[in-house]
Amino acid sequence: MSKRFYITTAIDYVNGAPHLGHAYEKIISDVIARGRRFLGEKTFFLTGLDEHGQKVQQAAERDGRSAQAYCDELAAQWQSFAARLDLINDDFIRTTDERHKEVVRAVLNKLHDQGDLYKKGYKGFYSVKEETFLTDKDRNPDGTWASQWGEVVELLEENWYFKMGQHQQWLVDLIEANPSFVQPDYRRNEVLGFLKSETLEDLCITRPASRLNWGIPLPFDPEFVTYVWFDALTNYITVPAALGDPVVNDALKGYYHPASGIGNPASELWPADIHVIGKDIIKFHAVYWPIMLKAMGLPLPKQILAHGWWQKDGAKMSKSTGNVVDPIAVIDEWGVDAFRFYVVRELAIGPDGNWTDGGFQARYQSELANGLGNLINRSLNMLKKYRNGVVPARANDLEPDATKAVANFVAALKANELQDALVAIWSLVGRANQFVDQTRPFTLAKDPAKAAELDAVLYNLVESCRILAVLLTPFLPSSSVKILAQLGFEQTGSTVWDAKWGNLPAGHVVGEPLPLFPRKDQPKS
RNA sequence: CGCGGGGUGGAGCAGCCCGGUAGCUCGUCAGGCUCAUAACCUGAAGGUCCUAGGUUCAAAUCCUAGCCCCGCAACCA
Repeated sequence: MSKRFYITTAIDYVNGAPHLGHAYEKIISDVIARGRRFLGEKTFFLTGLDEHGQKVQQAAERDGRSAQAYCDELAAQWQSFAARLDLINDDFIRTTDERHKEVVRAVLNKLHDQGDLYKKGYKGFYSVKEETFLTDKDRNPDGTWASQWGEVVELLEENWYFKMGQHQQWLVDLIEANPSFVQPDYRRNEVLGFLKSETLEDLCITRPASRLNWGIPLPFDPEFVTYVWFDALTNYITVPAALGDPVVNDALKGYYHPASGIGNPASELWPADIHVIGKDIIKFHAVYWPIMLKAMGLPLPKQILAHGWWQKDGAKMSKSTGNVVDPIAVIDEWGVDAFRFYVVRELAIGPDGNWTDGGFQARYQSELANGLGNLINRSLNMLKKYRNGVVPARANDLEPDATKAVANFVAALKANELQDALVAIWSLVGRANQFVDQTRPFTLAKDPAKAAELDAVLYNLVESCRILAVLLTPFLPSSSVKILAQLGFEQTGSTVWDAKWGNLPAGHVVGEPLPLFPRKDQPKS
């Protein structure tokens, strides 16, 4: 009934610096969350960190610190990163949180009791250097091991496995019956192709504690720690469980005891509405995760939404070549809204994108500064100059254009077509700028007989600006508030109902116009 | 025979699934305007739609062969 719209990002591996890809995923998730809120839904937006594993363990050892202390420091950086992106995440999950570990243990215990887990020995060739088992694919043509693997030893290792194979057909049927479950469509087809051509093997879900100690020990066999799957993926139900979500708590009954929150409507989260992820981890989310949930007795998320990668100047971004985009540097120079705008406007959710500094600046200049910013500025200036900043009586010449833009915007937002939603907004920007030319308010102002005409033009313009500001709420939240402030409204948290034509009252006095997106012209040489 | 993505006016893309006047943004050029962040508006120029075959009344769009570019793992979203 009152379930909140629950959206997640993938959790990021803590042992690395936040980069453009992380920023992108978080921003599109944030825009979707803000968009739903804008449309009147209650939302819950979760992002967070994956903190266990070998790399963290090793890095902490190198630093001579505890893994937890190491993670705590990095987690602080990630959280401030999220803040710099202007995210409205309701929570921030860390897999080292006690609340997370409790849920993981509950899940493992339940599956163990159900007989979904079993222990099995695996004998194989193991690279000490890379700490991984090798397969025949890793051999040189002559049968020897490549030098990159260092010393290779034959090793017998036991581990716990999760039974997956029996669910394969169920999953195929499910994905075929629910086209929106994996999006975009071409990703869905990839998953189906994989599921139909390969036999699912059971999933190895542990590492021996002797080899990897920075993890969550199996509650029923402490010689092992959980390996990524039942640690990282479960984060999506951890927070709901801890908040007292009835669905998750019911499924874990007997294994998990939440402190409080059950019965509070605000805790109704599961199933998630959207998991936003990168295209590289589709298999985990569209294959492993649904099967894990099925075994837990939980409903599946409504949608896995996979986005593409960013390139820089047509090439893969990599630290070694140095062609990386530092989101924080861009935000420092251009502002967070300009950054949010570019990544959402440049690219639909799905395909790969290409970041170019020139493209960024071009969009900033033409769409934000010359388009939107200048429209607000010229409209307010004219109202100030010709009418002392007092809004005249309502006029409706642009109402059809505005109404259409709002309708297109809402439709796009509901479909998670964020790029198209921005296009809809800018169609009204273009129309309003054209309207100025067609009606020539600056000419009307010279003729006292045309006062009523001028009034009408000014109302149309200022009301269009107000609606634009409202629509920008999910995308450029702080700019939206700034525009409204210039329009004389102390208004935050605008919703779609504020975008109704005519809500601007006659007699209202607007504020001071100030450039929102100052042009940054290259110095002419 | 590794897999995948792609090759469309100067740049970046859409169109291709479901064949039928090649569209968008930026840039360029010309004109208009002057309220505004040297911004805005209007118009124009500019394309062998990678190549060669094929199917078809008709192909950027379907088929075949080939060429070229870009990714393919640990920072990886």
